[in-house]
Amino acid sequence: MIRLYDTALSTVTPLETREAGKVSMYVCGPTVYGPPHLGHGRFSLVFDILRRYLIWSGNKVSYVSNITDIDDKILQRAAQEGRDWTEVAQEYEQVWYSAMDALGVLRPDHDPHATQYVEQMVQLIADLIEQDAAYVTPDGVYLSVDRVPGYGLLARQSLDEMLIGGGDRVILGEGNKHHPADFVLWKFAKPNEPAWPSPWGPGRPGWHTECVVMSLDLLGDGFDLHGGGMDLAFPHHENERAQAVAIGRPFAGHWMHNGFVEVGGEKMSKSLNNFTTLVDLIASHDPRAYRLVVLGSHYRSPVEVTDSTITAAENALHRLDSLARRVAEVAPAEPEPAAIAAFQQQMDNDLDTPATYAQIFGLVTEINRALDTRDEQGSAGPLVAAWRQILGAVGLEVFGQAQQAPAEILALASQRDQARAAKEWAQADSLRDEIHAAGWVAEDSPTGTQVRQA
RNA sequence: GGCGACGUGGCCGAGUGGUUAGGCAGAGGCCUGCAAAGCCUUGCACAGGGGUUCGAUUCCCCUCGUCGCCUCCA
Repeated sequence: MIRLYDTALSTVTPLETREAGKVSMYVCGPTVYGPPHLGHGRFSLVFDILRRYLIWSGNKVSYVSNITDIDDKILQRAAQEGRDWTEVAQEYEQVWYSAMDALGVLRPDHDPHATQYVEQMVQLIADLIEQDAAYVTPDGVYLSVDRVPGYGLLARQSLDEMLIGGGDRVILGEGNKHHPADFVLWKFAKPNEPAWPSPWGPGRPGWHTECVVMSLDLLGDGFDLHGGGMDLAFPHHENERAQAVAIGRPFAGHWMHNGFVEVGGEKMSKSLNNFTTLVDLIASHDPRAYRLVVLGSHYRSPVEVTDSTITAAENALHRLDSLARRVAEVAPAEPEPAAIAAFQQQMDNDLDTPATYAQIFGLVTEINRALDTRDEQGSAGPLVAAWRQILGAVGLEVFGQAQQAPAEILALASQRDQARAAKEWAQADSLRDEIHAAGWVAEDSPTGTQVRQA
């Protein structure tokens, strides 16, 4: 079984699953109040790669990722734009999924929405109050963190240690909370805010409650894997876990967190205004380039994602696509076993995608070399098959079919062939320049000029 | 203040106690009418200072620097 770093244990351990051959995973999804940025893209790609790999390895994967469609930020945006908050949520959910589709991220098996689970959240909060783990204040219902054994597991700090520092920070809701780290489960509605009924008064759920309820509902007690960005470990995941612990339900068996996207060595974030949205990325670059960048770095390391690193990846993609075109006619074969074994071994080692990245390009060189040497063509087949299989397992698409060029480009290409046949090199070269100016690349081949998009 | 991560060649980015990461960019060569694509070759890289060791980029200590979490955040 795959070995993965577990944030709760601070070490790499085998991913133990409840049932052999089945993996249940929950990945915290977006709050839909604006377009997603590159940080959202990274976690989506990391967990998509993991999911695909687990499936490739023969597991049945149940993948749940939520949509937070009620939240202060959504209300804020709606108020700013003078429209209904549900409209805001729906719009950005659509933006989210179209970006995910463009990145080639598989849709979740379930995508629970917070607003669909309010009743169950109210029930959970009632249970917490009954357990004496939560209490009602004038502005909402809070969870008592000191009623939770082991609180601080994911923060890697005890409650006391956490409180010593950060002293100059404003503690939210301080006046009402029993303990500074207590967090809100239910917020009473202010005038003109959306509200759902509850025994304590109309209001809306706090963020940390939805994921506990939805993950346990869809995946059951003690589901296998819970993941998200590094910044969710504390407080979000810590607080989810706290609620489950407080009502005595086994929660996630394994915790996995990915590192940040950085720009100039700093975390990409809204407050630093150094973010790029996925929408912009997809509009200006080949979306596959981002997956390639994610594959090239380890998921727990920070990664620089800038125009120049994305462009470099796009260039690297050309090399892959070139080979895909070249091997389009290579006869199918059984994948080279050694390559597949190496792939599996490195991926099982805490998802070592950088090794796989190097392997993918290593195979490109090997295959090209075999193809350059006519009599070694036989050896290319198994390598090509392995290459394709590995690409598929990590969700990286390559384009072997050159895009059909418009008639005018094809006409130029055929004129060039005539010029070349007549050895009118100047004429041939100027036709090539013309083709290039139109955004296409002309390459010689045994069957004449081939054109592909630049 | 607490906890944690990191500092690798022009850029990105892996990894290891002694032998090639890989990609992008660059240089030379082969191929080509010339190119492109491809192949081959090439770059005295591991923040600084100590220590352990036959040998450290890789282990230990210190210094400097950067970043993250502790507050909404992927």
